[in-house]
Amino acid sequence: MDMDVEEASAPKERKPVLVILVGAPGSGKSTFCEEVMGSSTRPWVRVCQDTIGNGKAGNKAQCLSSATRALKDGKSVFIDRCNLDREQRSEFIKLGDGPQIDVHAVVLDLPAKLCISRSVKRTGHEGNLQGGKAAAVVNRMLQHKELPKLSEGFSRITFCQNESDVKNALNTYSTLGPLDSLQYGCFGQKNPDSKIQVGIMKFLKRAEVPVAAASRESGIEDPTSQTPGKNNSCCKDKQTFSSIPDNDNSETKEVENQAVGSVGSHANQVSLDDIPTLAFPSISTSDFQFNHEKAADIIVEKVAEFSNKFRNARLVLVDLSHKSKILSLVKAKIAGKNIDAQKFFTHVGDITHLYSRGGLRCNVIANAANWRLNPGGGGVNAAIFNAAGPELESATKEKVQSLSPGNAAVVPLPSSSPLFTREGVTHVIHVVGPNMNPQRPNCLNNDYNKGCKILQDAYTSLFEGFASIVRNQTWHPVGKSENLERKSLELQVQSDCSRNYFTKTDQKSKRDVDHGLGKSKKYKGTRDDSGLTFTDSRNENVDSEHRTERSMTKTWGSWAQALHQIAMHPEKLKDDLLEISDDVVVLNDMYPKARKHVLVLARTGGLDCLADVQKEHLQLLNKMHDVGLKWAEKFLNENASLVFRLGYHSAPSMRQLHLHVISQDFESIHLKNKKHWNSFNTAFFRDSVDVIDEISSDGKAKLKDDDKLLSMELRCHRCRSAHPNIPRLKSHISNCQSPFPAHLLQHGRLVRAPGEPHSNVQ
DNA sequence: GTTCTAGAAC
DNA sequence: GTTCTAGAAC
Repeated sequence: MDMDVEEASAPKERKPVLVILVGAPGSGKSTFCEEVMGSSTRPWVRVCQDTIGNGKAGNKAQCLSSATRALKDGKSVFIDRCNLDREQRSEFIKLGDGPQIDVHAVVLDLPAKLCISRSVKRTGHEGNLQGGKAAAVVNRMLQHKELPKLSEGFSRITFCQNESDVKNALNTYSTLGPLDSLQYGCFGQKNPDSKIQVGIMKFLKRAEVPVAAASRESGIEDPTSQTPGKNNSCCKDKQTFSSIPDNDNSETKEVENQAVGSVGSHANQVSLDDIPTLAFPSISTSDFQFNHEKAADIIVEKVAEFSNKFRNARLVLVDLSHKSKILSLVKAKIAGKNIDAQKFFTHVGDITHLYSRGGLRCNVIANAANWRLNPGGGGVNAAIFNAAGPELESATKEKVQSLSPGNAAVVPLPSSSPLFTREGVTHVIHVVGPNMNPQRPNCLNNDYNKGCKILQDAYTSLFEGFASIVRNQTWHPVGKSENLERKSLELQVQSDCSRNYFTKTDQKSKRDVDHGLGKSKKYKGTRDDSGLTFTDSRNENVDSEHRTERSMTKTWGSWAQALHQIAMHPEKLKDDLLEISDDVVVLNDMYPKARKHVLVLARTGGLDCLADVQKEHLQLLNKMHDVGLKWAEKFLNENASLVFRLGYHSAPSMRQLHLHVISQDFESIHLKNKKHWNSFNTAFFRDSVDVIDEISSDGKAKLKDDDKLLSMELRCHRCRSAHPNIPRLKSHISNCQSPFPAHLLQHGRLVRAPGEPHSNVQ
């Protein structure tokens, strides 16, 4: 590599790397750091919790601030602590927010026995973990480990499962010069499939809550958890460990798999997608027999043209085999070009299994299509249509019937497609390239003048199609620092509001719509004097985005906007919604507080909460109630033992009037605190039937929005017995068979299946 | 709305 | 020592 030439023309950025080491005590983390630091030409700082307090053990905050300082100074950083679970890693990952820092994980996933024997033998270890207790600690830690995933926010993960892997990783980092950067992706993981599958299901929030997490939450006491253990303070991770027998490696593995299955409690923390990524096969070089050398030139030319235009997106050329001629040609030709290795790289793997088998998240894949855009033929086209299911075929047909060579068509992939659920692919771009195969239509008979032109056009269309996807998911793509955009991301809004394939910037943009003017606070407390001013326009079903800034009822935090966004633009999330009509949208509550919990969302602009509802909305309230009933009845058909209640929160946390349709089992890990319980089981919850009565008689609904209601003692909603805390309450309600209080049995406040007890009480 | 975490309660 | 809550931050 000719550094001088490159630096002269376009100097590379000095990009610090934040390497989060992941490994049990004895896995060799400190040794790894020392060896790299001993031979690297890059400035490194090792942040070690065991020594950070003037040579003694410190805390996580000290590590974070020390790492922050070092990164600011442009130094690369090793985080030398166990980091075996996602939560422990997450704050360190955040340090890398922004494009200037690459966050890597190096996983020292060595056999438990090896770690233990090293831990037991050593003396003078910084973390004071040595001798006999080490075995128990290491074993316990390994049982709870969660291997890192790219979705946590890493740009590169290197898995080392034996000494030779470690050696390779050492070499990689030791030779990483100050101006170099490493390829993105997962490296070295031997059998990722099963775990990644769990990971992506969580990622897409399709997975059910694992039993382990649910039972823990239910408050049922687990006698095994009471074992009084020896407490060891090794723990950088501040855990305590009980003494457990020495497991051999195979047992450890089994437990580990269970542990991976039980990270459900973290499902809500699952981070977002990686950088928007287009994976594309080489166009025309397979069945269309285009000359590889010429094709490689064109790929390199077009990649060079486009890759640097992307601020935060990457292109990946994919082929099935390491022996791929086109991959080698492109790799060879790209070497002399000034192309950021993170914005373009090659990948060997099946384009339909990039995430599940390769750990490479690509939200967009290109298909080397035929002009009819049908699934026929072989190769990539057949593979993609096959993997994507009939959804892709119908989505394609809706969009475009045929495509001539040199063109591309972007097709959003329905969320029911296996490629979406399994691989996280949100769009397929069909591309038709030039054909040099006389057996296929439109053969150019070796006319490479035309052929090259068409192939260039094909890549241009492809990359522009990809750019348009990135642009559409990013409302303000230009002139805004990625750093700011990423920092402003809120996971919560993400999970409340949207499908997880949205880019980080997407969320920011959504909030910008509501908060871009930054005015909400100005209107705080002006309800009385200006409420009337806007009354007239409140029930317009259009463009509330600026006007409702002035919602007179209260100010809404940035996290409270998700439902409003959905009500205004349901089409953006249509695959995740249960029903859309002109007046309402029905969706599953993102954090259901019972086995069935859906929201019927009004679509009227400016109607933020019950306080906003007036007589003119009566028809809407009736409609919402009817739709809610319809869904309750649907659920009752599936499970007649459920009981439903329909109602509104007196003071909702989320903006945009929504009716809760919630089953009365309250069996949910998301029901976690007093406020959750009391918001559904005190007068704070206003039954839809009562609200409708009040609006029709008084023109307004009674609000019981006193905070005291939400902090009331916890009482069973059936027998009214009091309980000291949420776990005990949940344990009680899981068994309580008492009839519901008389009040609820009247006026149709409870909705039950016909034939169930009390179902006809009015 | 959720997450995080200090410190109260047990 | 562990569990649980409550308040702040987002």
